[in-house]
Amino acid sequence: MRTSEMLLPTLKEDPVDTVVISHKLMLRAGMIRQLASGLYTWLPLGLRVLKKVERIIREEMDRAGAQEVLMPGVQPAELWQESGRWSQFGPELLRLKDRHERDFCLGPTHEEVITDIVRREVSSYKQLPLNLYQMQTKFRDEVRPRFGVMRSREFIMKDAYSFDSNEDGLRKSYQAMYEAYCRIFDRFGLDYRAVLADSGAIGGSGSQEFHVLADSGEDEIVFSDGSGYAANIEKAECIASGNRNDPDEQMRKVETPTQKTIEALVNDFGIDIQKTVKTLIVRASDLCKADFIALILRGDHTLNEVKAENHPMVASPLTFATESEIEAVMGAGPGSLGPVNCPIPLVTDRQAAMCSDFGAGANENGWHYFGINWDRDCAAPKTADLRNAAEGDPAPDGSGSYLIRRGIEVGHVFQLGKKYSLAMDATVLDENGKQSVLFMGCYGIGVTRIVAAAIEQRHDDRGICWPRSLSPFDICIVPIGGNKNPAVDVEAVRIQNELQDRGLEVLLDDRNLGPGSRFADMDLIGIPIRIVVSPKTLEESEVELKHRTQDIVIRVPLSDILDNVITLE
RNA sequence: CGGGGUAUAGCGCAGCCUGGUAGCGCAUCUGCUUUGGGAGCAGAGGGUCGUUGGUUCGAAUCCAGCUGCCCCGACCA
Repeated sequence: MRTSEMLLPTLKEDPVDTVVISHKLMLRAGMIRQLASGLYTWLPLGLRVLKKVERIIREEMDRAGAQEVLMPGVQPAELWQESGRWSQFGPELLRLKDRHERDFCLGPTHEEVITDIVRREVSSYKQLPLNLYQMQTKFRDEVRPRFGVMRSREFIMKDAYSFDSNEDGLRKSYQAMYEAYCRIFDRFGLDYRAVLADSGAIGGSGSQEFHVLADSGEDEIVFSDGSGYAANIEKAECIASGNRNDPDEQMRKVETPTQKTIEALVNDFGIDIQKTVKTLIVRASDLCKADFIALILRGDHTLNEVKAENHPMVASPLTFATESEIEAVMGAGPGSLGPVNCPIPLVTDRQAAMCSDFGAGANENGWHYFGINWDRDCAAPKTADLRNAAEGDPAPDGSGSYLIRRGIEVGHVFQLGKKYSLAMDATVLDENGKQSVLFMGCYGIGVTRIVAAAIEQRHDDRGICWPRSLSPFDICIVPIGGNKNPAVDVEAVRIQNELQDRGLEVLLDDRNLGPGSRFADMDLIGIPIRIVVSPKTLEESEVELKHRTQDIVIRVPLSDILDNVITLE
């Protein structure tokens, strides 16, 4: 490929209205252009990268025994009504009517369609296990698309769905997908982690996410420095450390007219933040007699909303009490709440339950108690894991302590179980000739998002630094001084042909621009290896070779380019 | 869906306050020169100033509605 013939609209200046690096660099490198909010056109350079991602995924999915299918993007409402999601999904499900006024939606995911095809076409356990996957455009009418293709409305997903006749089979299918995912992400050449995840709204039990590590990631992931334990912060278990000390102090009531926050309490009274607790009031579930329930956390900890919502006594979705509801129920405002004389049920975080001689609100405006001790001053707490993990916390398997990094979620594997198969009556006959409901797994990879995530992880101040496996080209050639010595251009083309004949993808930058412009563009679009041909090097029958991420330039003989290109990888 | 911006040439912006028919840089086109880190000179083309309505002799400029896009929050792969 020659740059002079390619649509490669690179930008010298930073586009405005971009907040993450990948969005900025994808626009500057001429990979994408925005059509409307959350909708992007992939230009030739970007599409080449996208196809690299797709190809690796296809190869590994096929290797793992999955079979590719292609499903409609527009789906009939009936299927969604059957699974119950027509009403569960909010406005992010884009609904439309055809000319006959029949309801359809743009598929945000394809569980219903795949379950429908399998229930129609598979009738015996002998046809299982089965794993079908698709790679295609999906649409979610995101409330707020942002960050370029990182969170767009239309995006490409690879989704695989496994079908087994029993739970054991599901576990095997899941494990096979997990391993395929590890191979896929290894091949991308990105630094990633597989972490335990909350299964969220999609439902199901076992679930792991794959995250590409990047400081700009939207998720916090937690992992042990002493073992392989890794989890999304939503899921990362927090165990109690240490023991509860016996009381040293008497409980005393202290006037705190202006201290409405833990910070103020700590600053104004000089007490240890680990000797304070905070009290949050949320709506209780039907299991609870009261309308509200109090959640207690140590002062320096933060509430994990997913854990709280999953607690049986807490209403889902998690709903915080309003200030007036708090006043009505507790008899005091949010700055003065605590476990002593608390009129509603309490659930205490494991670590907060380890506190002794601690301070908390008195449930009376303007007053706190100090020197509180569980059992003695208020009822022994019902405990639960309610808080977000913090760096340095002990890992639950006792292996070490937690580190926290940021990640971009690019893959998710689920054991769905019978959620859809039961709702949609997807069954087969088992060995005993009885109808048995299928066990499903689903396995997604955000294909378009991978491209952005790769850039987030691999860039420098000059542009993108593609890993070899994702780069739009393997090598670029920049001829310089062809006007002084026509042999330069001849030789550049010859080298291009030679390398292409050996199966490499080569970009020849033959544009009539100064060397500086072309070097800058080649750095920007991130081709891993650059060959410079010039009269100077040609006199000695050599070219220059440079790796995108290394500052050194090496001279290699014309006869020896291929070997050197390979060793530079 | 709440809150806040913003809309003028392909891109980035000025002009608006104080109304008089649009300008700068980059990019593009032509010619000549130029080729080791985003070249020089000379010339040229390109905008119903988001849209609709109002005020006015006259609106990019003042007023109102609508729309797009962006940011912050709640939501998500």
